[in-house]
Amino acid sequence: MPHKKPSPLYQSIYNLVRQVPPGYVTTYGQIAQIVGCTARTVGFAMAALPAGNDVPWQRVINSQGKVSPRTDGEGNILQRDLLEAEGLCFNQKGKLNLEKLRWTFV
DNA sequence: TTGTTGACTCTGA
DNA sequence: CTCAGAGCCAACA
Repeated sequence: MPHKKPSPLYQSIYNLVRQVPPGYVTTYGQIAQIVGCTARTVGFAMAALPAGNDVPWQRVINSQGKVSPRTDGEGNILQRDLLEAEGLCFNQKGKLNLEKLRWTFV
C-alpha cells in the first residue's frame, strides 16, 4: 500500500464504473451525484484513467445518451465501437436509449 | 497560494 | 427538435 494515496474521489468513481455490467451504461451526472461532485469532475477522472485499467470507461456517457467528444478526437469513435461490441445499439443520430440501458447503482 | 483547463449539465431562445 | 452561454468542482503548474 503506497504512502501517497491517489485521489480517493477518483477511486470512488472508478469503483462505481466497475459495477456497471456489460450491456449497460451510466452517465457522468449519475456518478457525480453518488460520489458528491459535479459531472465535470467525473469526466476529469475518466480522462485521468491510466492505460491498462480495469475500468469500463466506455460505459460512461453523457446525459444526452451519446459519447462525449474528447480532445483525442478518435476516442469517441473507439468508445462507440466498444459499446456496439457489447451488444448496445446506437440510434440513427448516434444516441443510446438511456431509459433502457441506464444502469442503477445499488 | 492563485489561475487555467476539462470525456459535463442545465436553462433559455 | 437544435444551438449557445453560464455554472460547477477537482487536479495541475
